[in-house]
Amino acid sequence: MNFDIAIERLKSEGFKRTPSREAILRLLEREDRYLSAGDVRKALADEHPKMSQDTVYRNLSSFSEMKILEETELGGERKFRMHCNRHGHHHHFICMECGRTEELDVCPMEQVSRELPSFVIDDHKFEVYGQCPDCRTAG
Amino acid sequence: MNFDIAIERLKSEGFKRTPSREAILRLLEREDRYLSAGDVRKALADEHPKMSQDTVYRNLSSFSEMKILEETELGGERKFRMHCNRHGHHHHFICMECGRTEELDVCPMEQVSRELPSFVIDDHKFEVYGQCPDCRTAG
DNA sequence: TGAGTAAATCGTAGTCATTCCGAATTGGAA
DNA sequence: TTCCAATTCGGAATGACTACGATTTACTCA
Ligand SMILES: [Mn+2]
Ligand SMILES: [Mn+2]
Ligand SMILES: [Zn+2]
Ligand SMILES: [Zn+2]
Repeated sequence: MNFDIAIERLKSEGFKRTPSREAILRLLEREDRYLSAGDVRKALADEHPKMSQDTVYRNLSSFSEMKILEETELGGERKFRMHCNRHGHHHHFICMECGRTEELDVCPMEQVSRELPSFVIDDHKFEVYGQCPDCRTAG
Repeated sequence: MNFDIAIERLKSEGFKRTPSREAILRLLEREDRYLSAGDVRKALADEHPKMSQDTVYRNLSSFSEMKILEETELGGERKFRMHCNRHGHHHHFICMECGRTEELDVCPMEQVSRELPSFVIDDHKFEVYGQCPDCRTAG
Protein backbone atom coordinates (compact mmCIF):
# COMPACT_ATOMS: atom_id res chain seq x y z
CA MET A 1 0.00 0.00 0.00
CA ASN A 2 1.20 3.54 -0.72
CA PHE A 3 0.27 7.03 0.43
CA ASP A 4 -2.27 7.71 -2.33
CA ILE A 5 -4.15 4.45 -1.88
CA ALA A 6 -4.17 5.06 1.87
CA ILE A 7 -5.69 8.53 1.41
CA GLU A 8 -8.34 7.08 -0.90
CA ARG A 9 -9.20 4.45 1.70
CA LEU A 10 -9.36 7.20 4.32
CA LYS A 11 -11.84 9.27 2.30
CA SER A 12 -13.94 6.26 1.35
CA GLU A 13 -14.35 5.44 5.04
CA GLY A 14 -15.54 8.98 5.75
CA PHE A 15 -12.40 10.26 7.47
CA LYS A 16 -11.01 13.72 6.87
CA ARG A 17 -7.68 14.47 5.24
CA THR A 18 -5.57 16.36 7.78
CA PRO A 19 -1.89 17.42 7.93
CA SER A 20 -1.32 15.03 10.85
CA ARG A 21 -2.66 12.08 8.95
CA GLU A 22 -0.72 12.96 5.83
CA ALA A 23 2.54 13.23 7.78
CA ILE A 24 2.02 9.90 9.59
CA LEU A 25 1.16 8.08 6.37
CA ARG A 26 4.08 9.56 4.43
CA LEU A 27 6.44 8.52 7.21
CA LEU A 28 5.15 4.96 7.25
CA GLU A 29 5.30 4.73 3.48
CA ARG A 30 8.92 5.89 3.55
CA GLU A 31 10.08 3.69 6.47
CA ASP A 32 8.47 0.45 5.30
CA ARG A 33 8.93 -1.30 8.69
CA TYR A 34 7.25 -1.59 12.08
CA LEU A 35 7.23 1.67 14.06
CA SER A 36 5.86 2.34 17.52
CA ALA A 37 3.82 5.42 18.40
CA GLY A 38 6.93 6.77 20.05
CA ASP A 39 8.99 6.16 16.92
CA VAL A 40 6.42 8.13 14.92
CA ARG A 41 6.46 11.03 17.35
CA LYS A 42 10.25 11.22 17.31
CA ALA A 43 10.41 11.02 13.52
CA LEU A 44 7.87 13.86 13.18
CA ALA A 45 9.31 16.01 15.97
CA ASP A 46 10.93 18.50 13.57
CA GLU A 47 8.18 18.73 11.00
CA HIS A 48 5.25 18.66 13.44
CA PRO A 49 6.50 19.47 16.94
CA LYS A 50 2.99 20.18 18.21
CA MET A 51 1.36 16.93 17.18
CA SER A 52 -0.03 15.47 20.40
CA GLN A 53 0.43 11.85 21.40
CA ASP A 54 -3.34 11.46 21.40
CA THR A 55 -3.35 12.27 17.69
CA VAL A 56 -0.61 9.77 16.93
CA TYR A 57 -2.17 6.92 18.90
CA ARG A 58 -5.69 7.60 17.66
CA ASN A 59 -4.69 7.73 14.01
CA LEU A 60 -2.43 4.68 14.15
CA SER A 61 -5.33 2.73 15.65
CA SER A 62 -7.78 4.04 13.06
CA PHE A 63 -5.44 3.21 10.19
CA SER A 64 -4.97 -0.28 11.57
CA GLU A 65 -8.73 -0.84 11.89
CA MET A 66 -9.35 0.23 8.31
CA LYS A 67 -6.52 -2.09 7.14
CA ILE A 68 -4.24 0.70 5.91
CA LEU A 69 -1.64 -0.51 8.41
CA GLU A 70 -0.54 -3.89 9.69
CA GLU A 71 -0.13 -4.09 13.45
CA THR A 72 1.76 -6.27 15.88
CA GLU A 73 2.73 -6.32 19.55
CA LEU A 74 6.44 -6.58 20.19
CA GLY A 75 8.46 -5.99 23.32
CA GLY A 76 5.42 -4.66 25.18
CA GLU A 77 4.63 -2.10 22.47
CA ARG A 78 2.11 -1.84 19.66
CA LYS A 79 3.89 -1.43 16.33
CA PHE A 80 2.55 -0.45 12.92
CA ARG A 81 3.71 -0.62 9.32
CA MET A 82 2.17 0.25 5.98
CA HIS A 83 0.20 -2.73 4.74
CA CYS A 84 2.21 -4.79 2.24
CA ASN A 85 1.34 -4.75 -1.44
CA ARG A 86 1.23 -8.52 -1.49
CA HIS A 87 -2.15 -9.94 -2.36
CA GLY A 88 -3.81 -11.66 0.56
CA HIS A 89 -2.86 -13.16 3.88
CA HIS A 90 0.78 -13.45 4.92
CA HIS A 91 3.24 -13.23 7.81
CA HIS A 92 6.62 -11.61 8.48
CA PHE A 93 10.20 -12.14 9.40
CA ILE A 94 11.26 -9.14 11.53
CA CYS A 95 14.90 -8.11 12.02
CA MET A 96 15.36 -7.28 15.69
CA GLU A 97 18.23 -4.92 14.88
CA CYS A 98 17.01 -2.65 12.10
CA GLY A 99 13.30 -3.50 12.00
CA ARG A 100 13.41 -4.63 8.39
CA THR A 101 10.68 -7.11 7.57
CA GLU A 102 10.50 -9.86 5.01
CA GLU A 103 7.22 -11.36 3.86
CA LEU A 104 6.80 -15.09 4.34
CA ASP A 105 4.95 -17.47 2.06
CA VAL A 106 4.10 -20.08 4.66
CA CYS A 107 1.00 -20.10 6.86
CA PRO A 108 0.20 -23.24 8.82
CA MET A 109 -3.47 -22.52 9.41
CA GLU A 110 -5.02 -25.04 7.00
CA GLN A 111 -3.32 -27.79 8.96
CA VAL A 112 -4.38 -26.31 12.31
CA SER A 113 -8.01 -26.19 11.20
CA ARG A 114 -7.86 -29.88 10.43
CA GLU A 115 -6.22 -30.53 13.78
CA LEU A 116 -8.90 -28.65 15.77
CA PRO A 117 -12.23 -29.33 14.05
CA SER A 118 -14.36 -28.59 17.13
CA PHE A 119 -12.69 -25.26 17.94
CA VAL A 120 -13.77 -21.87 16.61
CA ILE A 121 -10.67 -20.20 15.18
CA ASP A 122 -10.87 -16.39 15.06
CA ASP A 123 -7.29 -15.27 14.63
CA HIS A 124 -3.65 -16.28 14.70
CA LYS A 125 -0.18 -14.79 14.95
CA PHE A 126 2.93 -16.09 13.28
CA GLU A 127 6.15 -14.08 13.32
CA VAL A 128 9.81 -14.97 12.88
CA TYR A 129 12.49 -12.92 14.63
CA GLY A 130 16.19 -12.64 13.89
CA GLN A 131 18.85 -10.77 11.97
CA CYS A 132 18.59 -9.76 8.33
CA PRO A 133 21.50 -10.27 5.90
CA ASP A 134 22.52 -6.60 6.01
CA CYS A 135 22.74 -6.50 9.81
CA ARG A 136 24.56 -9.83 9.88
CA THR A 137 27.21 -8.53 7.50
CA ALA A 138 27.49 -5.22 9.35
CA GLY A 139 27.74 -6.91 12.78
CA MET B 1 5.28 -30.02 34.43
CA ASN B 2 3.87 -30.32 37.94
CA PHE B 3 4.54 -28.72 41.32
CA ASP B 4 7.08 -31.27 42.49
CA ILE B 5 9.17 -31.15 39.35
CA ALA B 6 9.04 -27.36 39.47
CA ILE B 7 10.32 -27.32 43.05
CA GLU B 8 13.13 -29.70 42.08
CA ARG B 9 14.11 -27.43 39.21
CA LEU B 10 14.00 -24.46 41.60
CA LYS B 11 16.38 -26.14 44.04
CA SER B 12 18.72 -27.36 41.34
CA GLU B 13 19.07 -23.79 40.10
CA GLY B 14 19.97 -22.61 43.58
CA PHE B 15 16.70 -20.86 44.41
CA LYS B 16 15.09 -21.07 47.83
CA ARG B 17 11.78 -22.72 48.55
CA THR B 18 9.46 -20.06 49.95
CA PRO B 19 5.74 -19.91 50.77
CA SER B 20 5.24 -17.31 47.99
CA ARG B 21 6.85 -19.53 45.38
CA GLU B 22 4.91 -22.57 46.54
CA ALA B 23 1.62 -20.71 46.34
CA ILE B 24 2.31 -19.33 42.87
CA LEU B 25 3.39 -22.72 41.53
CA ARG B 26 0.43 -24.56 43.06
CA LEU B 27 -1.93 -22.02 41.51
CA LEU B 28 -0.39 -22.38 38.07
CA GLU B 29 -0.42 -26.17 38.33
CA ARG B 30 -4.12 -26.08 39.25
CA GLU B 31 -5.20 -23.52 36.63
CA ASP B 32 -3.33 -25.03 33.66
CA ARG B 33 -3.78 -21.92 31.48
CA TYR B 34 -2.19 -18.51 30.84
CA LEU B 35 -2.45 -16.13 33.81
CA SER B 36 -1.22 -12.56 34.11
CA ALA B 37 0.58 -11.24 37.18
CA GLY B 38 -2.69 -9.54 38.10
CA ASP B 39 -4.59 -12.80 37.77
CA VAL B 40 -2.11 -14.44 40.14
CA ARG B 41 -2.39 -11.66 42.70
CA LYS B 42 -6.19 -11.82 42.66
CA ALA B 43 -6.23 -15.60 42.94
CA LEU B 44 -3.89 -15.48 45.94
CA ALA B 45 -5.54 -12.50 47.61
CA ASP B 46 -7.28 -14.61 50.29
CA GLU B 47 -4.49 -17.05 51.02
CA HIS B 48 -1.61 -14.51 50.80
CA PRO B 49 -3.03 -11.00 51.08
CA LYS B 50 0.40 -9.51 51.84
CA MET B 51 2.28 -10.88 48.85
CA SER B 52 3.69 -7.84 47.07
CA GLN B 53 3.46 -7.34 43.33
CA ASP B 54 7.24 -7.24 43.23
CA THR B 55 7.30 -10.81 44.50
CA VAL B 56 4.74 -11.98 41.95
CA TYR B 57 6.44 -10.33 38.96
CA ARG B 58 9.94 -11.34 40.02
CA ASN B 59 9.02 -14.97 40.55
CA LEU B 60 6.99 -15.32 37.38
CA SER B 61 9.94 -13.96 35.44
CA SER B 62 12.38 -16.27 37.22
CA PHE B 63 10.19 -19.31 36.63
CA SER B 64 9.93 -18.39 32.97
CA GLU B 65 13.69 -18.01 32.62
CA MET B 66 14.33 -21.40 34.16
CA LYS B 67 11.72 -22.97 31.87
CA ILE B 68 9.30 -23.91 34.61
CA LEU B 69 6.71 -21.68 32.94
CA GLU B 70 5.80 -20.87 29.35
CA GLU B 71 5.29 -17.18 28.64
CA THR B 72 3.46 -15.12 26.04
CA GLU B 73 2.38 -11.55 25.48
CA LEU B 74 -1.31 -11.09 24.93
CA GLY B 75 -3.48 -7.98 25.03
CA GLY B 76 -0.61 -5.86 26.26
CA GLU B 77 0.14 -8.18 29.18
CA ARG B 78 2.72 -10.84 29.94
CA LYS B 79 1.03 -14.15 30.67
CA PHE B 80 2.41 -17.35 32.15
CA ARG B 81 1.37 -20.99 32.37
CA MET B 82 2.94 -24.14 33.77
CA HIS B 83 5.13 -25.67 31.09
CA CYS B 84 3.37 -28.46 29.24
CA ASN B 85 4.37 -32.07 29.76
CA ARG B 86 4.71 -32.56 26.03
CA HIS B 87 8.20 -33.43 24.94
CA GLY B 88 9.86 -30.70 22.95
CA HIS B 89 8.90 -27.62 20.97
CA HIS B 90 5.24 -26.81 20.38
CA HIS B 91 2.65 -24.03 20.09
CA HIS B 92 -0.84 -23.34 21.45
CA PHE B 93 -4.42 -22.64 20.62
CA ILE B 94 -5.72 -20.19 23.26
CA CYS B 95 -9.42 -19.74 24.04
CA MET B 96 -10.09 -16.01 24.35
CA GLU B 97 -13.05 -16.65 26.66
CA CYS B 98 -11.83 -19.07 29.31
CA GLY B 99 -8.10 -19.09 28.65
CA ARG B 100 -8.01 -22.84 28.00
CA THR B 101 -5.10 -23.84 25.81
CA GLU B 102 -4.66 -26.73 23.42
CA GLU B 103 -1.28 -27.91 22.25
CA LEU B 104 -0.69 -27.88 18.51
CA ASP B 105 1.38 -30.38 16.53
CA VAL B 106 2.29 -28.06 13.69
CA CYS B 107 5.28 -25.74 13.53
CA PRO B 108 6.13 -24.13 10.20
CA MET B 109 9.75 -23.29 10.98
CA GLU B 110 11.50 -25.93 8.86
CA GLN B 111 9.85 -24.42 5.81
CA VAL B 112 10.70 -20.86 6.86
CA SER B 113 14.38 -21.75 7.27
CA ARG B 114 14.43 -23.02 3.70
CA GLU B 115 12.66 -19.85 2.56
CA LEU B 116 15.17 -17.48 4.25
CA PRO B 117 18.61 -19.10 3.93
CA SER B 118 20.55 -15.83 4.34
CA PHE B 119 18.70 -14.68 7.48
CA VAL B 120 19.68 -15.51 11.06
CA ILE B 121 16.59 -16.88 12.79
CA ASP B 122 16.60 -16.50 16.57
CA ASP B 123 12.99 -16.97 17.61
CA HIS B 124 9.41 -17.23 16.44
CA LYS B 125 5.87 -16.98 17.74
CA PHE B 126 2.89 -18.96 16.54
CA GLU B 127 -0.42 -18.81 18.38
CA VAL B 128 -4.00 -19.52 17.39
CA TYR B 129 -6.85 -17.66 19.06
CA GLY B 130 -10.55 -18.51 19.24
CA GLN B 131 -13.24 -20.31 21.21
CA CYS B 132 -12.87 -23.77 22.72
CA PRO B 133 -15.67 -26.39 22.37
CA ASP B 134 -16.91 -25.83 25.94
CA CYS B 135 -17.28 -22.07 25.53
CA ARG B 136 -18.90 -22.50 22.12
CA THR B 137 -21.54 -24.81 23.60
CA ALA B 138 -22.07 -22.56 26.61
CA GLY B 139 -22.34 -19.38 24.50
C1' DT C 1 20.39 -26.46 67.20
C1' DG C 2 21.60 -21.73 66.81
C1' DA C 3 23.83 -17.95 64.84
C1' DG C 4 25.27 -15.83 60.35
C1' DT C 5 24.37 -14.46 55.70
C1' DA C 6 22.84 -14.07 51.22
C1' DA C 7 18.46 -14.40 49.20
C1' DA C 8 13.82 -13.14 49.23
C1' DT C 9 10.04 -10.27 50.41
C1' DC C 10 7.63 -6.03 51.52
C1' DG C 11 5.92 -1.46 50.78
C1' DT C 12 6.11 2.08 48.11
C1' DA C 13 7.60 5.19 44.65
C1' DG C 14 8.89 5.66 39.80
C1' DT C 15 8.62 4.66 34.77
C1' DC C 16 6.57 4.13 30.46
C1' DA C 17 3.03 3.11 27.02
C1' DT C 18 -1.45 4.09 26.39
C1' DT C 19 -6.08 6.16 27.20
C1' DC C 20 -9.17 9.79 28.51
C1' DC C 21 -11.24 14.40 28.44
C1' DG C 22 -12.65 19.07 27.98
C1' DA C 23 -11.51 23.02 25.31
C1' DA C 24 -10.00 24.89 20.95
C1' DT C 25 -9.40 24.27 16.05
C1' DT C 26 -10.51 22.90 11.36
C1' DG C 27 -11.89 20.13 7.02
C1' DG C 28 -15.30 19.94 3.99
C1' DA C 29 -20.33 19.81 3.07
C1' DA C 30 -24.05 22.94 1.92
C1' DT D 1 -18.79 31.97 3.47
C1' DT D 2 -21.03 29.56 7.21
C1' DC D 3 -21.47 25.96 10.10
C1' DC D 4 -20.71 21.82 12.71
C1' DA D 5 -19.10 17.34 13.46
C1' DA D 6 -14.64 15.60 13.29
C1' DT D 7 -10.15 16.35 14.70
C1' DT D 8 -6.50 18.03 17.41
C1' DC D 9 -4.34 19.79 21.53
C1' DG D 10 -2.52 19.75 26.18
C1' DG D 11 -2.41 17.56 30.04
C1' DA D 12 -4.08 14.47 33.49
C1' DA D 13 -5.28 9.62 34.55
C1' DT D 14 -4.61 4.69 34.09
C1' DG D 15 -2.42 0.31 34.35
C1' DA D 16 1.33 -2.87 33.71
C1' DC D 17 5.68 -3.24 35.12
C1' DT D 18 10.27 -1.96 37.49
C1' DA D 19 13.30 -0.09 41.08
C1' DC D 20 14.83 0.19 45.65
C1' DG D 21 15.89 0.60 50.57
C1' DA D 22 14.41 -1.63 54.70
C1' DT D 23 13.04 -5.86 56.79
C1' DT D 24 12.48 -10.73 57.04
C1' DT D 25 13.73 -15.50 56.18
C1' DA D 26 15.55 -20.00 54.17
C1' DC D 27 19.39 -22.47 54.27
C1' DT D 28 24.45 -23.34 55.70
C1' DC D 29 27.64 -24.72 58.88
C1' DA D 30 29.71 -24.77 63.10
MN1 LIG E 1 2.81 -7.43 5.50
MN1 LIG F 1 2.83 -25.60 26.18
ZN1 LIG G 1 -1.52 -16.98 8.64
ZN1 LIG H 1 7.59 -23.46 16.48
